[in-house]
Amino acid sequence: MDDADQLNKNIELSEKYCQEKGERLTKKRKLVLRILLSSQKAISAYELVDDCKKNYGEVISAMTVYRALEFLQSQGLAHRLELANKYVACSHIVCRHQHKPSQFLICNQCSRVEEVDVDVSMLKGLREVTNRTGFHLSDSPLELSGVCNKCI
Amino acid sequence: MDDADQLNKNIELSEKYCQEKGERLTKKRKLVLRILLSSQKAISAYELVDDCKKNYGEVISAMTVYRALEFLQSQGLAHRLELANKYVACSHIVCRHQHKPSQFLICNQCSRVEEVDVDVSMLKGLREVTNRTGFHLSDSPLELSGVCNKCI
DNA sequence: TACTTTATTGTTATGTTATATCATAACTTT
DNA sequence: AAAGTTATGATATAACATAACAATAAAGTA
Repeated sequence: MDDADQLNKNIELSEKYCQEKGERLTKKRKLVLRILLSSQKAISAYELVDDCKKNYGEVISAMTVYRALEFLQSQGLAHRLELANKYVACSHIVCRHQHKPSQFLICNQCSRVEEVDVDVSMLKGLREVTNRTGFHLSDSPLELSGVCNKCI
Repeated sequence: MDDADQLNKNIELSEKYCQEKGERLTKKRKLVLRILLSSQKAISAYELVDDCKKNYGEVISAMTVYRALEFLQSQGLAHRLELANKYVACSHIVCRHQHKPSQFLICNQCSRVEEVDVDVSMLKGLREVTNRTGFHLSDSPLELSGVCNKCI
């Protein structure tokens, strides 16, 4: 299966997934998702606006992109990376989110993102350390800043 | 030693610290540092602008605040929290940075920040996991989002 | 089908965070 | 004091994000 097939499959899956929950993956939302899925890196809301225009001839306002992103996040189809103020498609669409808690490794040079499973014992350790200090880690995934192989 | 004494001591130390390196902790920079040190939580650049005006009668432009923050960070006197887009004074001024690598716990309700020493073995584990994935963690401290005791 | 309700998108304005650029002021060094 | 360097002022603009209300499309119901 090549990349294009994989992309289409992921979109189909997402569509079905939304339908089952009575949610609507509208044309605009689907386009935003398609771009996120096609991107090899995290991209900003305004980059999405530009990309819609440039590669799909679709004019979508920033406002609409933000709304689409909000929807996609609410459905677990996309993530917001707070460290970078950028967005990525969820890498677990294909397995329908049957996966462990994940963390994001974000290349601070090229915005490439790797979504990896967290080692559960490590996560537990982190939680213990933070609880001792009077903090309770949120459920949102860890975001780790670094440099990827290609950029080193 | 009460809080005010501690504050003054930290500023004195910072001043001496800069002098030794041939750097200048100017009036403006000192004011920004003073406000950061006085704050119980992370604050934004624009909150610093307001605070200067309100509590010290000093008009400092956002530009100048950003420049002061840049300077303070370069001297290890302050940190930028990427997760929150806010700033904090370094909690290790008093020990002249003789400390282990640290991580930040950031309350996403009230912006309270705890700067804690990282468990070295855990950090090592994290590095191993990320290296395996082709990433190299940056030296900048981890930032962990959560909720503090007071906000729970 | 026509009507009502709800969800989505359009539009405009504004808020928030951050950097670029060029001029001026203040210190240092000689 | 003059020249060189560093810091700040002033203004503009980029980049990221939300608020508010109008218009339209879709879904539900009589």
